[in-house]
Amino acid sequence: MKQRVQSYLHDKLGREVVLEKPRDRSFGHFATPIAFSLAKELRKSPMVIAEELASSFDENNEVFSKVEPLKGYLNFRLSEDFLNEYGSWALNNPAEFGVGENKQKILLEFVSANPTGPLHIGHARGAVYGDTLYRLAKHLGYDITAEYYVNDAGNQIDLLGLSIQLYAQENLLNQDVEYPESYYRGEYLDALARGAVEKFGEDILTNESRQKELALWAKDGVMEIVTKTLADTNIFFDTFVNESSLYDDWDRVMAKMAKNDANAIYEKEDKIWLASEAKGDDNDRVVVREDKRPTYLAGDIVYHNQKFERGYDHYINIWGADHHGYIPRVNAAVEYLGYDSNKLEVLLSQMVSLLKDGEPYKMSKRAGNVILMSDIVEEIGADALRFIFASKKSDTSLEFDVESLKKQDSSNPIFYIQYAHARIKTMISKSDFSEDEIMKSSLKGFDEQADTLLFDALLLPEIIEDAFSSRQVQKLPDYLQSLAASLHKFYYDVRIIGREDEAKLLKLLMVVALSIKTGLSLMGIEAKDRMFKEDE
RNA sequence: GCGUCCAUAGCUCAGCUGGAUAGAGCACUGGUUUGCGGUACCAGCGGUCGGGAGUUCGAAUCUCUCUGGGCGUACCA
Repeated sequence: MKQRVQSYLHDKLGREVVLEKPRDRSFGHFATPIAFSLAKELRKSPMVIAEELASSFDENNEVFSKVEPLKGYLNFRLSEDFLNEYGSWALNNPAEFGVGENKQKILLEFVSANPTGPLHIGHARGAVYGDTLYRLAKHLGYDITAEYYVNDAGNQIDLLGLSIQLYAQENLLNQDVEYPESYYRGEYLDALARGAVEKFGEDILTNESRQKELALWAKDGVMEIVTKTLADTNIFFDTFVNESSLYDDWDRVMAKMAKNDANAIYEKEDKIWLASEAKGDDNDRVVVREDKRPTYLAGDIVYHNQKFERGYDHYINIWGADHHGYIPRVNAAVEYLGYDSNKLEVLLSQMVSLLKDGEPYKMSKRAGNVILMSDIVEEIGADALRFIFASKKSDTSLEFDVESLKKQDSSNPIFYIQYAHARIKTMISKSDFSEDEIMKSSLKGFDEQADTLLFDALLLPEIIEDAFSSRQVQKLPDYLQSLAASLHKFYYDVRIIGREDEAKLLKLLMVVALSIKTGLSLMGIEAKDRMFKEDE
């Protein structure tokens, strides 16, 4: 809608026009401060320019019913025909509403938690953020792939094997054991230990030389737990890439970098280094240790090389904020590999803290004392979890109270929005008009309030576009919340059933419902047609 | 120290590439239809946009600086 208005203005005025929301809705649907920016160039006051521009529009053009200058601003009111046509089209083509025509191929990598334990609440944020971006991109037409990078190599996998053994020795075999600082703990070890005995026999729990074997088996079990939790939250991946499968390619990738730039890789102190400092990193980085074991970075270099060789137009990685120092060295490697590091976009998701007894609860990745994502999903539901994480800027640390999301009233935003949708559905089912009859009426002849509601509901496509292109997914829940508020107020102010213009008002509400339903589905939340009280 | 993210109402946060009188929700106070679900609506209270300087017609927004926080600063992942 906005694009159409913008291109119309572009043709009309011969330049790009910035459209914004008017300060006061009674001014019109759109406004532009263009006269201010023209003032200098034309050496006239903004007010005069605005008046001249306004008078250059015809009384009856196809888009606007009114163009009005005010204090240097130019305010536009869309014509009834324009809104009616667009709204009716949306209702007739609900699956097309807000769908874009982007063709870019995007690879989106997110979560990528180590397969050494269940997801915790910190992972949940990146997971929700990534999946919401994914849904938005899909809707906008992008050819996007959701990928999970499984770190199934390196020390943490060895540690998984050791952790299971130690856990089992203490709890299953009743032995005295001493735990190293960094070992993993948690209930999930129990099931893994028992499963291992069943599969391999008891020797697997005590034989140190079988730790690796145990770990490689166990990580698949952990990944099952992880994908189950994600699926419970409506999050799914297209592809999984195992770190362990990449190392065979290391020599070729190293040679590739060396071929592109003779200085990219060098040997010093019996180690192999990446010359990342020359590409903006703080220091050069070790990629192969003295004992020939590659570092984590080596795996990531091979992985990124593989990503680029697979050929996408754009790459997005969602990482925890604690990895931000890692960006320069990966960018350096990408450039040495001969690719454009501008195509790689890293989005950071900041820490999450829950309130517990009034004290901030600090998260730690390795401690046994983590808050599990699956526990929160169980406690407040996937919808509420998704909503809270999608509704805050991902680059700000977030604090939230679990209790407030369990309430069944307007203080709980997800409930408030669902209720708006359910209200509309209830009204339509109560009306004597059939859906066909409602659809045949026109979205015209509304008063100010109804007109504004229609306009707001039709803004969804712009919100989707904006939310994705700015990577600020919280714009969608913000929008849905304010649309729901408008609906509730409208419902309160106007008694619809029994009115003379009942059919077209219901059609208007159908547009609102469509916007809410579409918006929620892009957040991975299903709109409800009915609400039930908790105690029912 | 260096890098990076952040600082807006008592609390949790919006505020789009600078634009009209800085907004929601919660909390608190007071109200509401002889009616479609009161699981709702309205009003009030509440702000030196962390401090300072600069850029310009115009700054919460951009730049610099100071202060205060989170995170990072590994041959861990």
